[in-house]
Amino acid sequence: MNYSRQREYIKEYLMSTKEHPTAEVIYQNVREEYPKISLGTVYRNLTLLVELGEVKKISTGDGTEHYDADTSAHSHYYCRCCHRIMDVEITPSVDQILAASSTGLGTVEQASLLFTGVCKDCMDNGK
Amino acid sequence: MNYSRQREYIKEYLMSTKEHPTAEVIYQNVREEYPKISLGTVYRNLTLLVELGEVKKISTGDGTEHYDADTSAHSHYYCRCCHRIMDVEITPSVDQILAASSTGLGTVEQASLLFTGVCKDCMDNGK
DNA sequence: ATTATATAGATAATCATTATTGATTTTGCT
DNA sequence: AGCAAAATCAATAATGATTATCTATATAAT
Repeated sequence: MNYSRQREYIKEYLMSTKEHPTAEVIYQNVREEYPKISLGTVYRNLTLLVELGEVKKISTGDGTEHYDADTSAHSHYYCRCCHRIMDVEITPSVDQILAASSTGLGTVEQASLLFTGVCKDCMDNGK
Repeated sequence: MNYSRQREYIKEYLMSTKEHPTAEVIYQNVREEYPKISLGTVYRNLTLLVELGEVKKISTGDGTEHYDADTSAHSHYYCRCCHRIMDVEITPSVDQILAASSTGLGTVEQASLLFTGVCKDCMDNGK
């Protein structure tokens, strides 16, 4: 695989933010540095980065995928109102992963824990 | 909310299967009983059933949502090859849920644990 | 049974994502 | 440095999943 500054910058941007942006949001931000970049390039490179394991894709069921360059073991809190994702310093336990592995279903490459609810901000603004 | 036999049957079908079908698969199956039903009706009712808490939506990031009428506490194993979902009798621990609640991020309505890998069938068929 | 409202069915529209294509950039070699 | 081959880009078209719209039908209450 060849080097690409666009891909480099996409990852840089992802590492610089605590948000868990969608491809569209990433596109808007990367555009400030590379005004000519196209949305397809963002998608292509996000897919590559995910395959390389440098970025994680977070699926919440809200219709778009979110991305996170923090690959350390942590989980996410998803607000079903504002669709934001926050980090939670909780991880699937070793026991849980071992238990899943020993079911014999197949390899366990990833274990992810997602909490869903309504965040404080949304509750304060009545919802 | 009014009663609807179509909605009733969608739930019946979902309860009758161990698969975790997509809207499209549900549509194909419900069509055998209600040949005139339309895909939009399936989506509309799935959304309603999820809102009622009678059905759960499972997001794997494979491009389509899967549905499950088994609302008991359990987790899922997702094969990234064949895109099938299997049940795993492991649940997020009370400790994990309490810990998530006590972060103060917001309410915790749901905690879901997803294991991803390559299932046995796919490995046997070399992939 | 009549009437009001919710849902169905058909279809069009939208939105996210992927594929295609020709131009440009990067790499590896001399 | 200069050049050919391969990879990536930008632009855009295509696809696929999901949602919205609109008229007809089914449901529920009187």
